[in-house]
Amino acid sequence: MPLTTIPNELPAVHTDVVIFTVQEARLDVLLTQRRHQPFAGHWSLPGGFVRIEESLEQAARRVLAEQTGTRQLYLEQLYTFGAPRRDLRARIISVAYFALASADKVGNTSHDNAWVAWHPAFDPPLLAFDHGEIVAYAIERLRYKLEYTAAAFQLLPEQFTLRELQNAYEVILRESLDKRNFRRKILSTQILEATDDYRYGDHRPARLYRFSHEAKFEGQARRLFP
Amino acid sequence: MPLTTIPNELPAVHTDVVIFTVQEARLDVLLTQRRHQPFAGHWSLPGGFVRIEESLEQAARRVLAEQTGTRQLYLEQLYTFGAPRRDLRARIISVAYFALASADKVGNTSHDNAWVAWHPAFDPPLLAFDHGEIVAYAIERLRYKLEYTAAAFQLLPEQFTLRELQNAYEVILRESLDKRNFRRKILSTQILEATDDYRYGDHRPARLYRFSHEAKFEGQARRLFP
DNA sequence: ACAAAAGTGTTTACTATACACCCATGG
DNA sequence: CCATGGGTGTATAGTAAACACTTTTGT
Repeated sequence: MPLTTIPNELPAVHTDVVIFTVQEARLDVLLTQRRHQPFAGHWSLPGGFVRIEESLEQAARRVLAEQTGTRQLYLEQLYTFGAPRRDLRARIISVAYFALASADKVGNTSHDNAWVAWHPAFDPPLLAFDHGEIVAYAIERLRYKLEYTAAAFQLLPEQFTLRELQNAYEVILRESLDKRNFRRKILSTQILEATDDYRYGDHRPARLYRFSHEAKFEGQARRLFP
Repeated sequence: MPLTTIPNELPAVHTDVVIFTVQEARLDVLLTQRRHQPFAGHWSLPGGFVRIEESLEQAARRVLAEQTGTRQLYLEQLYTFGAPRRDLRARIISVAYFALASADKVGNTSHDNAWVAWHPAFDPPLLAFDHGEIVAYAIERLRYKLEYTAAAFQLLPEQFTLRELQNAYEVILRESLDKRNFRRKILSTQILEATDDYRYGDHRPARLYRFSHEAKFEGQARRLFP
């Protein structure tokens, strides 16, 4: 890896962020509408170029803060997309990130800025560039993630009912789950702690839970093989 | 993502490949010795800059072919490392790849080229740049991979005995497995097919198996949660 | 004949799944 | 007092884990 071999022509490095939330029994993804060609008017992922002095994750967090006003959400690197012709104007490599947010943290961006809005993740509008592929891959990652960790609480507000958490799972996994088994299983992991508060509605109030920061979930997962 | 905002200063995009094999009851990683400063004499991962017209995976495969003479091995993207100071001379972002090879495919590289050799993956020499971190992350990925898929045969020759496969699992997971349970479990997945050949040695010959290309293993994994 | 590795089944413990009723509240 | 969602336990089935002996070959 001698430095002398740095190529003359360099690709640009971009980051795009797939932000999910769950609201009203739907998995949503946050999109921005493009103002310029190509794909003017099309929806696309929030993104921006990585600056020369910032890390990849810093770039993703900066983009999120600038374009959607969100901070302090769950963020992990998703995949790096680098097909030579994914952007026809120039060679642009995109380090995609994957974010989970509670709807209340980002819920008002479409009021502040008409160019940013939530869209149904399973049925998004036609997206610019290869962003459709990126969203599809992010959904796949999200579903895997829920199947071997208890990450769904990242999509909910600070406090939530077990029914809200179960709804998030059902919406993302697209199947209905047994209420008793779900509650037993999620409580047995000890990643949640009960609060003294209740959510009041039309019927019997539901106890609110929160994520327990002490508890470590990683490693509790039993292996599948061999 | 208007094109006009492409920054003046661009990072260089590199790829580094972590190639694993199992031989003589040891997990090995393929390293190249650096000839130039910085880290002259240190070992490092095979790598190279991504060319402007090639995809990321093409770049990784090219690097593998050029530096290690290997083709047609299992390759997947691992992670993109982009800390601003990971290379002190310039901003270099590395898209790391993860490869599995049978020792016989790559076994003679250290003869052809004194600058390339296998090293113990769990106890590698001091590595240049952040390559120690990259190897550690690749090991983690490898172990997860073996725990929920049956990928270990990618580390073995075309045909192999069940004992050799079990050894690969034991070496990577660092625990001993029950022979009967292992055989039952791996055969029940139907990813292997028995051949009519045997491996002859000092004792009773062992039947040789091969990976069954028809069989799809993905999706057979039972979920852990919820 | 014996040393060494290959190969094979069964029993037991545990985990996942299926399933139905009572409880608390608002209207 | 009734409609609605919240909250709880048990029995059964299926999967994982523990465990020991026979077979085959080379020396």
